[in-house]
Amino acid sequence: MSGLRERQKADRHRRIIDAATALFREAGYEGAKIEAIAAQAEVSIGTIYNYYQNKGDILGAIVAMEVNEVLNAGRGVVASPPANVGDALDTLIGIYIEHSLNYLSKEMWRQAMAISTQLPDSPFGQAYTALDRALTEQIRALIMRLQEIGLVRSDIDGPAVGELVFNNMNMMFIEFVKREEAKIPELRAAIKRQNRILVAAIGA
Amino acid sequence: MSGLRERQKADRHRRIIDAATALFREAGYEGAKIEAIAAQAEVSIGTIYNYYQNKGDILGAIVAMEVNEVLNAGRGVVASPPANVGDALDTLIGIYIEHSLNYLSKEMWRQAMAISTQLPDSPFGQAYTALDRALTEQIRALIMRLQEIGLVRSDIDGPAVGELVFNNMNMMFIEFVKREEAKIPELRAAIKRQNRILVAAIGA
DNA sequence: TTCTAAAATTGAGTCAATTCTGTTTTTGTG
DNA sequence: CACAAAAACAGAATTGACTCAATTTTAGAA
Repeated sequence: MSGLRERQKADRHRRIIDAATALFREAGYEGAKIEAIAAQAEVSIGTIYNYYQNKGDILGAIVAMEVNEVLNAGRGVVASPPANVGDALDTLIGIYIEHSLNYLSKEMWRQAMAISTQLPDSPFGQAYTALDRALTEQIRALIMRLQEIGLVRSDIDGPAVGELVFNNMNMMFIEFVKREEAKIPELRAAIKRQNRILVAAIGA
Repeated sequence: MSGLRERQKADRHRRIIDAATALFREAGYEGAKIEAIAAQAEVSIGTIYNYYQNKGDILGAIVAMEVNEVLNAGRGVVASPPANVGDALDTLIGIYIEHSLNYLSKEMWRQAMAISTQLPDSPFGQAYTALDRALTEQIRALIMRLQEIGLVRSDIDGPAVGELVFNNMNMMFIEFVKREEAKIPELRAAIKRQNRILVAAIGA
């Protein structure tokens, strides 16, 4: 296999994503017309819809790359976390937040989040939910790791704590991308303050 | 004042909202065409856009009614909360959740949430953010009330706890409306489990 | 009552996402 | 090297939210 067709297909995928990434960043999600993406990718409109169900799915593919990168970076922290519960959480969350605007603008995040709630059953909606779950799992894994090390009391309901931390962080991040003027350091500080409550509750 | 013009205006507002509520519930948000809403409300398309900036704002007006009702119902709990931190939180959150599907279907909630992140600066976006803030404030007020009564330790960072509780609940609610098959009792149980961590941390 | 300016209404027109149908390209077979 | 079936492509047509210039209605003054 891996014939001409396969290669052309992969190439077209890449061209579409490249064109869309550039145009989303330049003109914003709404401003990037499908027609323009098609022109820049040198395919027809019909072809784009052959590869992606709708405009949102194109954004979805870009978001997934970003989040997977973040998940990867997070693995290191879970493997060998800072020797202190507060720092461990702050480090992991820091990685998520600091990476978040590398490829995606706030506007792109807003659109991605909106689409994922609007169409939870579309390919993108499901993928986004899976990514959220993966992030929750990673935070849970960190808590469990800290329990093993003895930094977190062993009688604590780890999964529940993980969900609390993720849900709070995610909601704060949503509010963050909704306000164009919001800054990363303030976001981190606010989350840290909230997490202090939890750290006090679960620390050994 | 209160001349003919005022009365007609109020009447048209009501007719549009009534028509939209009915059609949103029957056909879903996307399925309810502006043309159909206009026809049912016996106004023209242009008139609808004279009253609301966009389709989302119509939904926004309906959501605002719902949330305000919930906020009202919550006031009673804050005024005289159950004599136990866990129950107090559960009662307030219970009111929010149990009321939530009175007027709005899950699909309508999904759309409303999506629009509020997509267009945070539109009239609806801002209104929705304000409603979220009001709910957060109410939870904070409950925590403070419990501190006064002596059920919550006075050295606790009340605002931070309020935010944690609201953010977690809200995120859980978002996931709830995203899954059509999700049930209210399970949602409440999951939130209760998560809140137990916090209750243990802040109880006097 | 009559008239005028302001406010509101109207619906045909615009714009952009998505769909649909006919055409082209690729693949595998004889 | 044909050829038929399958896959992919192209872009014109459709659809539905939203705009805007023309028309109608109302309020208030003379």
